[in-house]
Amino acid sequence: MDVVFHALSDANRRAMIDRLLDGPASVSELARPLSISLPAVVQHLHVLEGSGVVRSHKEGRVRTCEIEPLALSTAERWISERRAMWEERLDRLGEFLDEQGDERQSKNRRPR
Amino acid sequence: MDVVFHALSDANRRAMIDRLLDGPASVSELARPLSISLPAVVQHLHVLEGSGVVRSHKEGRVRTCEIEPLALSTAERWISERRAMWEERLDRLGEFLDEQGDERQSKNRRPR
DNA sequence: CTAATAGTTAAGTGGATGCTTCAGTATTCG
DNA sequence: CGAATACTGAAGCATCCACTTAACTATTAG
Repeated sequence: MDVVFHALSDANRRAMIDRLLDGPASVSELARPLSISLPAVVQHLHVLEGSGVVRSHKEGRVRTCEIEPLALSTAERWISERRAMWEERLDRLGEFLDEQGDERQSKNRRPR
Repeated sequence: MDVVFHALSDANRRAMIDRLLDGPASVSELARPLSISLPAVVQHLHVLEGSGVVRSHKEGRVRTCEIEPLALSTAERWISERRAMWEERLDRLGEFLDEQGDERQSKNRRPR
């Protein structure tokens, strides 16, 4: 989990992911739009592969990279579970406040 | 965006978030289940607040922290957009392969 | 007032990160 | 073959990160 969020926490790596969403790419294709050196791109690639977000294989002298969306969905699930909990909590809070409101109302209702 | 994913990339910080999903908590309450020093917790809290995921205010000598789920949903949106793109891409690829399959099939179909 | 509680600040440390440059190694083209 | 291409590895460097300890400032309780 740590590694996935860490992988997503860098703008260059997110740009690489975005590029790969259009289809597989070589290392140099990934590097082209970025303003960093090729070795730096390779290092980012290591991070992405280490997190499981990207997969790559080498054929001849070119390494082709592509997305492995399972890791992404793991991260997505973590967040959305938390959001769901939060919303549930808000619901419970709402019910509680409603009940309180009712009680206060009946308390305030002057007993005939 | 960087800061949100970075905030989520640490297990202690995610534990703090999980604790806060049960309701507001003081700094020491956040620290109790963690095996790190209080100042370390405060530093994590700074990171969480800097990312917008957590909000806090001090009353007397106790600082109360609570979740601010907007930042979380920002991160969730980033990921789910990418997953959606990926699925769309898979669909397009599927269509393409279907077409290819049709063509090959009609090619192979012996002209009477 | 004194002591306990809750948190804050500051300084330091070891290790990771992101980046560079330079020097390789394969692979493919002419 | 020699030259261009596509990476890969290693070293170095500044900065950041997570964490610590120690000293400090409120605030509240006895």
